[in-house]
Amino acid sequence: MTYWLMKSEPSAWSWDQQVAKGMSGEAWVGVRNHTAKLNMMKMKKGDRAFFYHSNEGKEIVGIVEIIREHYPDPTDKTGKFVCVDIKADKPLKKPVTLIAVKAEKALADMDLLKQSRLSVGSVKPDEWKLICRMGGI
DNA sequence: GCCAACGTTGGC
DNA sequence: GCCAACGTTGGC
Repeated sequence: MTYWLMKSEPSAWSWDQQVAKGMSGEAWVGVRNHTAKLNMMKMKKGDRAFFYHSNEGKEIVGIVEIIREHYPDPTDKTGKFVCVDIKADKPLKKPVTLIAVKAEKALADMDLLKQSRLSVGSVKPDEWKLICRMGGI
């Protein structure tokens, strides 16, 4: 099991919209960055990812599960990029803000902080556990 | 193949 | 609304 963090602007695609999709999930399309693409290609069915709201909120709000491994992004005309399908797993009882992540020394190495523009980053198991605890799970 | 110019993302 | 970081584009 590998852990990930996926960022979305709530105005484009929010956690609430993801939850509304239920078990059928939704394709995570529109990624046009090769580092993010490589991360998506490493994702396995059953992997978990944090769902992060950028710009508005700036907090980790929930956990999603990868339900379909990478395939060509239908919204990409060049055919270079891929997407995965995800479904909402559960919300954090208490969202973990960017401020809280920054305040935690054990999380200083996260892609979220080191590469603020990367929309799909990996999360180490220890980081995952800590954020879950901070989020009340 | 280098690098300047430009566009986009995202925190502040 | 500003600006830093960084990816992409295009001229040479």
